[in-house]
Amino acid sequence: MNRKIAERYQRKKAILNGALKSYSKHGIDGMTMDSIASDSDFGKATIYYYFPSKEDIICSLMEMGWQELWESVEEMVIEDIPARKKFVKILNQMADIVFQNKILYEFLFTAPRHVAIPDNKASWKNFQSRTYATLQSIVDEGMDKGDFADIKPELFMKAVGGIFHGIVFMGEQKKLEEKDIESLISNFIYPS
Amino acid sequence: MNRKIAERYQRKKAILNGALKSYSKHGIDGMTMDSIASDSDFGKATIYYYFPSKEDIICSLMEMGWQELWESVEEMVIEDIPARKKFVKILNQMADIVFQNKILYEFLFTAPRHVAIPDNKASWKNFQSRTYATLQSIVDEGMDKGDFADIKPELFMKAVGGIFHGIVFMGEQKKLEEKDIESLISNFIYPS
DNA sequence: TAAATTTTCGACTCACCATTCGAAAAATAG
DNA sequence: CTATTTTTCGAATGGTGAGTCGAAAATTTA
Repeated sequence: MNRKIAERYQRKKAILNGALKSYSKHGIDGMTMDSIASDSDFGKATIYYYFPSKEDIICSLMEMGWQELWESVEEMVIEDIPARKKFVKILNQMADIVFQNKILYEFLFTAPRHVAIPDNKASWKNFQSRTYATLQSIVDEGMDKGDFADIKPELFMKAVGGIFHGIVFMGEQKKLEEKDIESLISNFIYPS
Repeated sequence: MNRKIAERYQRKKAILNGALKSYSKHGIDGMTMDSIASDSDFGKATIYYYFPSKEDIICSLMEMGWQELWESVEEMVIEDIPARKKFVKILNQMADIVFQNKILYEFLFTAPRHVAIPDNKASWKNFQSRTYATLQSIVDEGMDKGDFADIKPELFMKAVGGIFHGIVFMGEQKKLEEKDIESLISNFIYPS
């Protein structure tokens, strides 16, 4: 009776992987239900047996990614090190995670711009906002202590978002080099 | 005989404005040909009399925006002032232009992620790449002289792109304040 | 093993949207 | 004023893709 649940879970997982496969093969627009079906080796109607809608598949993927990201941040936030050091460390960590599943995270950063999900269904936003809020609070703390330049925090966070995005999805590189983050974040963020 | 040409031009312009209006009212997905037609007060088939396809409308809008941006950059690039100063000045200028027609530029930065235009039709890319290349060359020059931190230039440009995007589309602000760019760009970009 | 249940599926429906058609106004030319 | 050209239009067309249907196969239960 427990096995059945596990199997069902495995099949959902397989469908999600199929969706990702379809995404990486055909791009977000080519990720149709037919394509997901064939890429996950199920009939289309079977997909609907496991997920009520395409929207739900997308949400599941988003949640998967953001949850992982959040959990990695959560475990670091308690460490008792200086704010700026912690900030860089967490960004590094996040970058590592992204690199381990680049397709998922490319999807995660791309999808929201292409599909509108009603707020009440966007379950991943919990993890997303917790992640941002945590980073924000570290920045706030760092600013108090003069670790960062003194500018509007939201502006700062936007900039960091851009930088992170830039670093992570930069060209051909397979792995993010520590020094890239260091040279960027360190040089950019330290007050002049 | 000249009037007719001018009138035709005006009508194309009106359609383009209708498209923008439709975009701002219903978002990119709601910007259908029917909606463009009704927002520009023409019959749908009339739209096709002036533009061969929806793709062409999008291209025209993109080109309009990028051309304006490029021209503003072009006239500043010859000025004989230090690279870092020039860079900030140009970014300011670009931000001003964006603020004068926020809808167009929101469209300009949004559309490419939603619609795929074949390269040979993406006429605006000329202006776009010239603009980027120019900024890039200013950065390169500045780096030689130690005006900027010493990091990979592409990485740097990506970061700046993120920052610019962040600044320009930040929340509710009606106008970009000079000090915002200054505090961001200046503090961020100057080497520590 | 027979009934009940879970799982699977391709074909069908339905809505949406870009594009085309064919004809009618409106403007211009002779 | 008539013929020609230009401009306008709403109603079809055709393709695409999400979601549904009804039945069949596989599995579990008794």
